[in-house]
Amino acid sequence: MGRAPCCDKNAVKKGPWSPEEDAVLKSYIEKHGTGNNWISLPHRIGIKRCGKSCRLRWLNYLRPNLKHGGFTDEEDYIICSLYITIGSRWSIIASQLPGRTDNDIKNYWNTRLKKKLLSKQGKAFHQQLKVKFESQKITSTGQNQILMFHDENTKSPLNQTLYNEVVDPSITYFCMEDQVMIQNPNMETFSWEQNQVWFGIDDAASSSYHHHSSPSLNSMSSGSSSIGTNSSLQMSHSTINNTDHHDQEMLFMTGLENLQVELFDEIANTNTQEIGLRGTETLSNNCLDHDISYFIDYPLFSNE
DNA sequence: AACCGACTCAACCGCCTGCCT
DNA sequence: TAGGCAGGCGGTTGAGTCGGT
Repeated sequence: MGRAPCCDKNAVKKGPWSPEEDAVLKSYIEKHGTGNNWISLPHRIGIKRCGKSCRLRWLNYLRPNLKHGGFTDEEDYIICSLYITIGSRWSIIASQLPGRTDNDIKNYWNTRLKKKLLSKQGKAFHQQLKVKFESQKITSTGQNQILMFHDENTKSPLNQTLYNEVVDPSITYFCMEDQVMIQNPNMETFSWEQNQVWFGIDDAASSSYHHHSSPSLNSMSSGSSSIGTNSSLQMSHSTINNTDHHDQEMLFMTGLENLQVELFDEIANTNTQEIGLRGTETLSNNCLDHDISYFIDYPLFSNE
């Protein structure tokens, strides 16, 4: 038995909103609010629209102080950095960019930002985003953590600024040895130390994480398929709770390899650029260090 | 001027979550 | 505790627009 529809689809209007509908909805919400019930709202104001449609129209278009288009370089940087860090969690990314909606950011990423990263301009931009990927088993505190990205641009204070800017005012900081923990209710627990982001792994975070895309760079091509959104990094999360060190490592590597395969397939299917591997793998201090520039660098660089 | 493919983005769809009873 | 429901979210679609031929 399927889920009951939220409204009678035959009785509601679909498609673009008219100025009259906009005016009615905007006027009502500004005067009375939504009444905490979007489903009944269209009946109250007398328009033949689905409640969800009203909500979307208000949030994405009618609500005050919205910005459309004209993304700045700083916003680009924040979007890219957060995308790399937390994946396609557009609502969280939008929450860090006042006046921007998740839909806008999603569209911007899918239609422009990915291509920008592929361009020459993106090459310079990418220098700021150059990342490494490391897995760390058990920290000195005994907390399971995974170090997801390591920015190599150590000379610039930009990242410090970024992470100070993007977290909610409600976040709390506390020092733990030489690192600063950041707790953001919207995100899994993560910590910041210079040029590194640590995600705490616990059952809640892990299970929550599985409902979202992995924090990998998504497809850099303009095709409709996506790569690397599910396999490897999710696997690293799902296995980090296990106590068997070797198994974790094997599963993690399997996932990483799956991601590479997906990426190279994507590249092979969409363009003729040279495919090359650049990367290193070292094992030291109980920390498996993968320089993933070979699957991050490649699609960001154009051979032109 | 007409055609066509690429691109943009508003809107929709359907799944998941959390709240309420 | 279970089921129903509304809200929230990310993925996808498709109409409109643009630019090249």
